[in-house]
Amino acid sequence: MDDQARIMQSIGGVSLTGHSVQGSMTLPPPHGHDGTDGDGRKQDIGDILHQIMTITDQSLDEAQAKKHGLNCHRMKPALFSVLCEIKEKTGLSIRGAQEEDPPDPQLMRLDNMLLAEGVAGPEKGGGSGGGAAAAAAAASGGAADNSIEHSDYRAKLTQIRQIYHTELEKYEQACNEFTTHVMNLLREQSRTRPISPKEIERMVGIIHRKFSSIQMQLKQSTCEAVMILRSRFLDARRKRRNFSKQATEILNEYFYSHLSNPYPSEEAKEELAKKCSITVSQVSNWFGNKRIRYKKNIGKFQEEANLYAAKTAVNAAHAAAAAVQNSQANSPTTPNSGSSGSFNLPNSGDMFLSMQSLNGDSYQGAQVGANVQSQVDTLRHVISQTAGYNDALGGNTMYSPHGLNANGGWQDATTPSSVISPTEGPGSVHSDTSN
DNA sequence: CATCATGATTATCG
DNA sequence: CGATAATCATGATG
Repeated sequence: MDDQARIMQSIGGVSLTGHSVQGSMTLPPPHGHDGTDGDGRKQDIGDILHQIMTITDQSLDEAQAKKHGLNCHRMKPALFSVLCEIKEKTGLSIRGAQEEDPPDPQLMRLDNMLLAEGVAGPEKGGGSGGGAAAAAAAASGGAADNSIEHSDYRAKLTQIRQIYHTELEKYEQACNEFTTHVMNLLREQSRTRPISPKEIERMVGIIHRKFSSIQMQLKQSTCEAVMILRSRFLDARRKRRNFSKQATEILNEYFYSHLSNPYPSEEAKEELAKKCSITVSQVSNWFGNKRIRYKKNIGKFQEEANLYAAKTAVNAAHAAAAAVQNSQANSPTTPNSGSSGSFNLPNSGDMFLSMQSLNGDSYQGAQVGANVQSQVDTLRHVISQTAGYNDALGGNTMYSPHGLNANGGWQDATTPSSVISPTEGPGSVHSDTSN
């Protein structure tokens, strides 16, 4: 054992000389005989060389034993720290500059976007309402194309999110595994070569950076996928599909039965949206389009107006049947129910006049609550129809827009008269129609 | 393929 | 922010 230690010391000395740090480290000479002649030195060198040459002949156990001896040598920690220091000095100067890695703005951008798209962050379980709507639509037999598209979009988004999360997890796990593996390896190697804890730390940092760059790629491609999906969805939306017959029916019904004030409230819109299995904004679109197009060319809508007026009137009649039927069913004297506003058509004032003449009544600006008035409209139409008015009159016939004012816009009944109840209040209608 | 119907988008306004 | 008006783009129709 003594022999071994001696050899190790010699080797250590050699390696140190190689590093030219002799000045800083005063290692005791291998053998005690300092000022001896060259003979003893030669002897030593020969001895060492011999040892080295025969080192391959030694058994593995022997080598392990020597290694152990080396590890346990009292000078080992000092040597180790010195070597680490040197490494530190030579290595750090090279790569010290590129260490700084401030939060990448692009990465932040990606993160924010993923968060905004609902890919990252908590599961957004808001699908229940839409799902229910879609289910209802399917049940009611509606086409519900938009709902389907919407849920399709959500499903795809969910898919993307799942992939993203699993990938992210995978990366994280791999990163951790790799980090611990490298750390163990380095720790292991630190027994045979100078590796300071700082170096390990730095290595871990490098690994993390590598992995986070991979993560950024993942995030980027996820973002791209979402963007593609989104654009496709928007395209799909742009590729309009006509609403189902049923939906237009419902919308028209509402429109013509509220012709005097075709501005559904938010709740009404929701209701309609649910009934038609379309979105609220689609309802808004529809009403926007309908209003403008109706106003632009009322003549074109007469038929439709009559149709739906009759339809809703039939419904209303069920509710308010008796009173109306008794007094008015057969009389074409349509009470002019009082427009809540006058209607100035851009190009069809004649229609207004014709309406007046047809109704055999003069126009009066009596103000009636809009809702009541819509009922009146309805009733008036059914009356007109039952009275035998038809399209033969050349299009510019009976359904005149009451709610339109002189500026070409619909107006609420300016001062909602005492009758505000939306539920048609048969009495008021009756009184109104009874002329 | 021309034309109209119609849902969606955009610009603008109050 | 919602309404309007104009416009786009596609679907339906003949």
